[in-house]
Amino acid sequence: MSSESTSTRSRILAATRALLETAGAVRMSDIAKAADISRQALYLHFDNRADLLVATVRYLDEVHDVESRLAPSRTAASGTERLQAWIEAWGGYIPEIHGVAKALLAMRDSDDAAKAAWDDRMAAMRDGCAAVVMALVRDGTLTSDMTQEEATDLLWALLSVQTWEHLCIDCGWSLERYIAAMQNTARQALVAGHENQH
Amino acid sequence: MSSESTSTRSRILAATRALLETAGAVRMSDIAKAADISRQALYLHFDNRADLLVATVRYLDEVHDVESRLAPSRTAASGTERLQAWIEAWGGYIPEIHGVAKALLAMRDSDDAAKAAWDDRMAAMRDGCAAVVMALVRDGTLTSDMTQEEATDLLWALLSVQTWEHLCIDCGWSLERYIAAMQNTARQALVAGHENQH
DNA sequence: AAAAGTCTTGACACCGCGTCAAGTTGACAT
DNA sequence: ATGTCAACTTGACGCGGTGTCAAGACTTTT
Repeated sequence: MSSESTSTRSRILAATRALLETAGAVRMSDIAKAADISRQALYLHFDNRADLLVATVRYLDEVHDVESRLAPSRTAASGTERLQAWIEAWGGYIPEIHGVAKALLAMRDSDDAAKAAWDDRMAAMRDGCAAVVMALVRDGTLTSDMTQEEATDLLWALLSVQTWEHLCIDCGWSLERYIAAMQNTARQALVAGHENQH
Repeated sequence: MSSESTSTRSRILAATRALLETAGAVRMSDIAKAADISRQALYLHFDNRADLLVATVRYLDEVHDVESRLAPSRTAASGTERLQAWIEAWGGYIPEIHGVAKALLAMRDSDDAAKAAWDDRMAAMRDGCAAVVMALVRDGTLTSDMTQEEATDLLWALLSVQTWEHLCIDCGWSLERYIAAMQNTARQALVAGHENQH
């Protein structure tokens, strides 16, 4: 079930990832060519295109170790600091998953497996947002404008891959500018009594 | 080039719109069936699928008169009021174009015409954001945290169709809650010295 | 009566995904 | 050496969807 022959399989995953990060439309035959393998061999390792994409997203989580990235956000002292750390960690992660995310996003409507894989990742991301909001609640610094759930929803939407795309791809923002803007916007929207500049 | 035979053509557009608002995957044959026409007749009126979608989005702008919706936003006294009116007008518009927007969005990667049509609409939307930010600048109430262009970018991203989808579809927010949250968030992010509750 | 415009029917090519069948290659066991 | 098994290749095919082509029917214009 596991072990052995990781060579070909991981070569496919690496090729898939690389293609998705650069090319727009990525066909199964493109991936096969890039992995230096026949198209049919892909189906020996993955049931179908969606399955391959799902595996690629898991592979990504392995490659750049997500857990260690999120550590600073979990150990931050105050809720506000935790919010800032969370946005910085997540903001730094988006560019690396963007190619795969885009492909998965495009398949969402037509493929249930792709939708499930994406929803799973988004749920994980939302958990992070919920933890941050919870920290604000514990500090008593959550704005009175919204419920705890609404605040989580808003933060989650603000930090969506699509918002990142709008700002960093369409508008040409640098990652630093994006992170700073999201930190400011989120703080002003979620933290009661905002008298901090940076 | 224009006039005559608007009957069949507009029947196609109406059918396309109706399908896009409800169904997920909409094939050319689906549209033909809904318009009570042969599939091939579609190609007598529109060059291809993308062309049809582009025409549908223009048709939408005609149907619910966009200009009159935006009037209040243009005549608002202060920049801040103009911001609020703009968000309310745009927020009310999104649900009505959402089906078409989603289809266009999905085609963006594979079809240049679809991408052009979408970018065109987004540019129009961005103009509205730019006008609002300009009004804030005239009032001297734009935050000092960002340049005029950055503020426009941020407002544009905040009001994206995708953000609306996240909150109103995925999170189940009502339109009123969405509009109120966007108004608060945008005001706190863009307006210097925010001491207004609602 | 002829011509032009609108629509229909039925075929076909193309592209991408997924499948099937038969054959090659190399490692490993005995 | 021989057999076996797994990984992989080659070449074909079906399917669904878009877009095209050709021939004809029905209506309106002139």
